[in-house]
Amino acid sequence: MAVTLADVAARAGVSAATVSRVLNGNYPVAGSTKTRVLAAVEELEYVVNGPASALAAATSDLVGVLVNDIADPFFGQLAGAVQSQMGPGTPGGGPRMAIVCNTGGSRERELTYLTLLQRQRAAAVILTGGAIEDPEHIEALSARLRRLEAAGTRIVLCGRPPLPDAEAPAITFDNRGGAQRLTEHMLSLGHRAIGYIAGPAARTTTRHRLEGHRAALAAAGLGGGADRLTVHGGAYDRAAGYEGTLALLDREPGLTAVLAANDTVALGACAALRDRGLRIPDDVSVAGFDDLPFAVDTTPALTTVRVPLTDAGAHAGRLALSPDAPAEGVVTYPTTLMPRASTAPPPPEKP
Amino acid sequence: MAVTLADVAARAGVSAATVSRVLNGNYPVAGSTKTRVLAAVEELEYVVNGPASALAAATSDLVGVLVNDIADPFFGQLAGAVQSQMGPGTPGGGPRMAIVCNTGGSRERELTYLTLLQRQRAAAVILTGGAIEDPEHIEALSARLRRLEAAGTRIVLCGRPPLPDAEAPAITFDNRGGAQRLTEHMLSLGHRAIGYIAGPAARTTTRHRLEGHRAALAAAGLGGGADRLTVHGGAYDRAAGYEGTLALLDREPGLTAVLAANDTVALGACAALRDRGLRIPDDVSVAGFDDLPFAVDTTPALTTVRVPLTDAGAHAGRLALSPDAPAEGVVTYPTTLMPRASTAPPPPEKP
DNA sequence: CTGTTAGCGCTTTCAG
DNA sequence: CTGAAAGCGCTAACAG
Repeated sequence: MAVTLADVAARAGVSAATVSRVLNGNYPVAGSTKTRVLAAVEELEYVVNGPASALAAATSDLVGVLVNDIADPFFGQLAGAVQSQMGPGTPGGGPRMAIVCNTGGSRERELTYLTLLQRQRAAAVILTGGAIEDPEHIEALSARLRRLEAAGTRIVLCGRPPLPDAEAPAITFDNRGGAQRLTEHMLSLGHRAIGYIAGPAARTTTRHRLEGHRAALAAAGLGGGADRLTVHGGAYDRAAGYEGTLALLDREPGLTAVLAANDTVALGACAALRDRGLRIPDDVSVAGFDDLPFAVDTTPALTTVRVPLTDAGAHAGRLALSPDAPAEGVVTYPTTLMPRASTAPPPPEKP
Repeated sequence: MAVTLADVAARAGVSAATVSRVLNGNYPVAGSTKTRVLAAVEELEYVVNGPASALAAATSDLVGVLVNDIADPFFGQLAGAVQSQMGPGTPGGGPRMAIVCNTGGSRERELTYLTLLQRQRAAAVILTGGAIEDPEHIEALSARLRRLEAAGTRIVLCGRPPLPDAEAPAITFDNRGGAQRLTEHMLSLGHRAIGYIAGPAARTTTRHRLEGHRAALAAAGLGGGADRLTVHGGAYDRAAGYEGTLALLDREPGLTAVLAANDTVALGACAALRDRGLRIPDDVSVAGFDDLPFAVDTTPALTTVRVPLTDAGAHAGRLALSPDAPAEGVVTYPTTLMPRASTAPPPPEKP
């Protein structure tokens, strides 16, 4: 049916082995032979049979990228950056293909995808974004990853802390520090009643950002009743911000600032404040996290914390491909406070 | 090394063929045998070797999804919707895996990815988003697609018109109608000096939206000098909107409305207007296209045209998987005008 | 319903 | 530097 290596070999008047060697370029072949083979490939429009070579060589050129939500630009940027490292002419030789898998934040699907990737004999797997902090899930995950590793798949963590057992390099973001600096910024503006809309529970990202926030509060001697002004959104979406803000407002009508788990959540927070007739930042200041592209374009422009997604994603891609990359270790990318117009000093106390 | 079918067979005391049959469930097997096999699979933690079965069966469970820009939520939503159809328990049997390929709008990469997918013997390939209108590229693309088809890969087009030669079902959006209704909306508000920031040149989406816009203008007897108020952005990004708006303003200071190629471009347009000290919609109205999630959260909320990305993506996924889906034909999804606060009647003429 | 027998198309020693 | 031969792990007739 389709044209095979043997067809090319016949056409070029050489053996199949030689064609294979030319195509893989991992073995010396005479220049003239090479030219002849390449010509035959061209003429026959030969395309390698990936499964066949994966089977014979016991490795594939597929790289799995697990994301929590592909429709979220946070992951889109990360995934794009990973892919930028995979074209032809990239570390580790031939063109790799990234398989972007959308877990939707579901533990089960995370595990399922890992099995599916093992089944494809993926060359590497990159797990991105905050990890779920349930011990049971961590155990199940580690087990799957250990099996993948045993099968020769490289594991890279990007945006999440290293795992207890599995040996894999991790790229993390300084979420804690970023959150802390953001809260310090709010405090220095004079805010005292600062609401916090945290991300989904039991996620590393959620916890780290919250810890940074609390650390800043505690350092300012405001640690006491802080929990009263913290709500947990169910997801990293607009609805969480909207509803969280309404809840905070009910709880503390004197609220002067809202810090959101991320930029998308902040958008929802802004909408809720407006619906309540509050002006930003005159009445209430708002800040997000991540500095997604749209943050600079909101009105007022959103104060947030920049997370170097592109750098980190590309780095993860390189770690996944380079055969000689470290098999372990944590690299932490810094985060940067981006003060913009959505935060300002609180309004003067009403008499 | 890894545990194979034969190991499972030995453990269960049956032949490899039987294990295969149990696993694929496409052949009658006695209940007791099945239980025994499944137990062995469990105990040995057996994971099918994808490449091996793809080779033997001459088909794989990989589905390629080509997108122009994975970091753009437009494609993120589309890709997410496609993937939603691929989990276990979806049309066409076993769990498929989507390979999301980021072409970045490059012709060459589009072609390269197609070859890579052919090499993986992908079960299907879904091409999403506007197509490039260069005849030479269309020819090259058709040729690649014909080869893929010949190799048994299903082709599905989503968000782009059918191709001349290749036989593939297409799902399109009524971009023309949406754009026309949007411009009619602006005209009915009283606008006459309407700037248009078109998308990248030589893209079907760009052309269709522009055609709709012009049709509305022409119907209102304003067709004449319309081109003067149309600029082409280099990409579907914020910068295109920002720079395009400044260019339009220079060209026509009396501009009262800006229509952007999509919502992201509209964001840039808003920023430019604000930087020029113009209020939205009091001085200038702005509208986008696509109705991405953030559109409702901008200030003022963005008037736009809703494109049913989720429905279309899921539909494309189903077409790609169902063996009995039509091999040809065009389904057009309607688009809906979403009038919001960013558009209003033009300001009264200055005396 | 189950086992046997051939390959699928490629890579890779091992000889030359 | 090149060819021959032996699988990689699985599926798919074909018998039983």
